[in-house]
Amino acid sequence: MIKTEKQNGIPAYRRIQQVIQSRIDSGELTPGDAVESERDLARVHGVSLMTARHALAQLELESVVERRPGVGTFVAPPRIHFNRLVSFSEQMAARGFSAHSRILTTRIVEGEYEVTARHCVPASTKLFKVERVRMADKQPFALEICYLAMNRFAGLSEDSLERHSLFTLLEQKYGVQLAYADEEVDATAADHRMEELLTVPRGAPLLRIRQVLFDNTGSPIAYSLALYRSDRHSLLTRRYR
Amino acid sequence: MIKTEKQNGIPAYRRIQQVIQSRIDSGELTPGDAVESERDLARVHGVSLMTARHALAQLELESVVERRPGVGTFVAPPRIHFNRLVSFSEQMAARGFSAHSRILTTRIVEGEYEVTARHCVPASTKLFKVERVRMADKQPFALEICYLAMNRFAGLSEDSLERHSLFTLLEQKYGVQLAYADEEVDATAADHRMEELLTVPRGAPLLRIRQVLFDNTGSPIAYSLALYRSDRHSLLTRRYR
DNA sequence: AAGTGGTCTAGACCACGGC
DNA sequence: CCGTGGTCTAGACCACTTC
Repeated sequence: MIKTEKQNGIPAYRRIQQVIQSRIDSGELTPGDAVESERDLARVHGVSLMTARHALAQLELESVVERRPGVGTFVAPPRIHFNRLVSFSEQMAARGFSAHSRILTTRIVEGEYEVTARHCVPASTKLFKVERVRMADKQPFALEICYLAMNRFAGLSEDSLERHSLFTLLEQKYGVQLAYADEEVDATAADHRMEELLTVPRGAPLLRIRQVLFDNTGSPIAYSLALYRSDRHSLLTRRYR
Repeated sequence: MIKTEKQNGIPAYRRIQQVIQSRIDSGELTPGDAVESERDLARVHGVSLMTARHALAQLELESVVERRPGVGTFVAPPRIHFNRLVSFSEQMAARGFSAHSRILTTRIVEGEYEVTARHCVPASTKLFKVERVRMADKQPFALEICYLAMNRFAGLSEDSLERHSLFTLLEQKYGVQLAYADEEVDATAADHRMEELLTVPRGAPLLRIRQVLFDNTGSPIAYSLALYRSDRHSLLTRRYR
């Protein structure tokens, strides 16, 4: 090979990719716009066709771009993310509600069998247990009971939870990379305590969501059980054949 | 190029891919086993390195194979499909229950506003409406009301539904390629009719799932509203950050 | 006919892992 | 050290779409 001007370790195809990506991000290119052809990219960036091609292939893989044989390569419409894991605060913000929480109790527990089992930890593990009423626009929205392993999240306090969302704490203070959550959903009837906390009539149907949160290594991070007022919340999901 | 023995239109990299895939399917290769290296594949199949590489890259993309730089390429563990769209029959079979349905009514309706709206069709569209009680092991499990556009599914009858699952009918008789379904889930309380049909106590909490089925072109195919006995069913989903 | 993406070659050098 | 995957070249032919 003759030369490559700068060899700062980052592959040529990635550089080309980034150039195109940034032009999309900046709004210079919008969905439907044509991207330079493989040959143009190869010429402009001084690389071989295969390399330019690799860049476009990669972008297509990421759904950034669509390729139509015999026609060209075009900026893809922004893809909508289904089954996205969002925090309560994010959920409310998306709907235009103000969100906050009222902490009922925080305790350290151990031996709650159902919880440790779902958490995939020994039954003797000490867990930080928080009960919160989730409020949307000052109205009670859900009752949530959340468990976190003490050994992993030392220093967690009622105080820190008052001031930050759990997701923010996990991601920023503890450097957890949240990856996914498994949820089990069913319906239940409000008992006396829930009637009061959620201000619903006796026996009102509630949407119950049990959630196990996992980080990017596949380790369980937290378990939560939430009871949603069914008149104020429904869950959306997409399933694929 | 010197020659390629058979040029039956199918690309070399696909052929190589298929060879490897079939060896996995047959059980000759199991998860963790090493796949031939790029160089071996190139030599054996008489193609260039880039082509052999393409085959492996494609298999990696499909999560069939994992590549570890400096080490080799290995058969990936079978991936579990989350948020999978399955029919009631398939769901029950997976749990080891026998499933069948009792058809309550079949009618042709039009102008049910909520339904046509979710179905994304004009309010005047004639819809085939079926009410069924879903049974698992002879016990009532759910009440389902399903709507299908008459113009698209002419010839649909109570009789055909008695004998086949709706998914089977759509996929086999009507050649529909089911792609995904959007579901909205909440909780409701059993009314008098549901109490009888589902044999649950007065006001029992039920899991309500409204589902819109889409084909591979993104067109809505069917809308259904199902009420599940919450003591017998819960819904599982995975969400991604 | 000109341009596009899709496939393919026959080499090359690199970084990395395991022995 | 050798083999692996990762990157890359400088060409080539094909099928396809658009004009």
